[in-house]
Amino acid sequence: MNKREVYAILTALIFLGVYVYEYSLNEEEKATVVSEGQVVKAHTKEYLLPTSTTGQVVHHEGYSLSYSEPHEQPEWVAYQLKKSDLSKANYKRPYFEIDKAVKTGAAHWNNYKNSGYDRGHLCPAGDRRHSLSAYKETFLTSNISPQEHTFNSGIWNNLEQQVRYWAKQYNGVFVITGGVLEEGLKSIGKEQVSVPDYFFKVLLSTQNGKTNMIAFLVPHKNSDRPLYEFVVSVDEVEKLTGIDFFSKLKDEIEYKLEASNNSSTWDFYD
DNA sequence: CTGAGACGC
DNA sequence: GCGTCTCAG
Repeated sequence: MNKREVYAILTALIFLGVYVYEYSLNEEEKATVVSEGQVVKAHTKEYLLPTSTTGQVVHHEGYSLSYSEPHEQPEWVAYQLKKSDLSKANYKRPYFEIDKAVKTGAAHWNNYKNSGYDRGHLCPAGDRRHSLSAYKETFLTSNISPQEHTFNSGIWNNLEQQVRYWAKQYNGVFVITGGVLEEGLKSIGKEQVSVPDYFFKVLLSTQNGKTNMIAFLVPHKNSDRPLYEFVVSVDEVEKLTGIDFFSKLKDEIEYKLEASNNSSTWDFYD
């Protein structure tokens, strides 16, 4: 068996696992899940967006972002991942385009060419396969960051798949992701696109009528360690990035949840 | 799934 | 620059 076949089988097993899980739910449990999803849906996009330290927030149909001109990439990308966003449609990858909505001028994809780094999606293309326009919209240079291929296709890919699993399990999650942008980072290309040393992901879901958060801080290096070892508090991500997450939630809820790094309410693959 | 690169028009 | 093809983690 060659490697391609191994990956194909692993991918098939993941889909099978999700299918079996959903099939195992009885009608009552399904109704509960739907009801939880409606709570998440009730939050408007604006309500859940983090603060911008750069002053340049751009809204697209499928996601919003805050662009950092000095680092030539977003400081965060935020979107709601609904169950209905996940489909099997297999679109052909388009070319990356400069995001014209970024007024200071988003980076050209040529900065990444022969740099040795991937054009790593922050709002993953795989999370936007519900329609061709939504899929293509993720191929904007305002939605990517330089990532090592082993990282992007390794642990970061694992995390993205874990998020898709949670989106199905909890009928939707709100996702905020980005690289930790700081001074002194290595850069690539003529426009000097920064290469982050860490990437973060902050998630919010509603389970059993309760709001839950979880945050990940992953060094920009592939790892075989399980994902739960990269769980941190939202506060820690805020401290590193200067971004304020979920500031419009009731203060007491925000304070309690963001200080916690208890991941027990999130069901991990491993 | 996540991506890159070569070649032809 | 776009389309098609091959390739790798």
